[in-house]
Amino acid sequence: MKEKNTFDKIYDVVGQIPEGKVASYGQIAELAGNRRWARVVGYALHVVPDSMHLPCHRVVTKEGRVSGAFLSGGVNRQARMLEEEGVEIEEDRVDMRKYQWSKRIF
DNA sequence: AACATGACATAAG
DNA sequence: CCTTATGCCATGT
Repeated sequence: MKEKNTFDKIYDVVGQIPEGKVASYGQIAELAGNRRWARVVGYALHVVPDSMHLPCHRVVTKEGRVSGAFLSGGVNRQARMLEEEGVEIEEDRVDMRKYQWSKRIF
């Protein structure tokens, strides 16, 4: 039996993000085991296979800002998807106080 | 094995 | 607000 690797944990956490909510990289990293894995989370989502169908569009930076290298063509694409799920976007940013998925409320 | 790169977070200046 | 430095994992060369 093999224990889950860091990436698997990250994928697991990301897959648990409910609809209409968003999670920050640091948040996922913390839930996955260590908050310093924020960078690993970014890389994990970068190489994530489509088969996982992870809601990567619900993952944003701590500022509620969508990463620039996310989708080709522009960030607007992602903000659009979040709005469809009920997340309000303002200046390409999300109101973390209201939409961040987590117990940890600002 | 070593080095460089990457969708971040935090601390310090 | 910005830059610089450090931390972590996996991958590519």
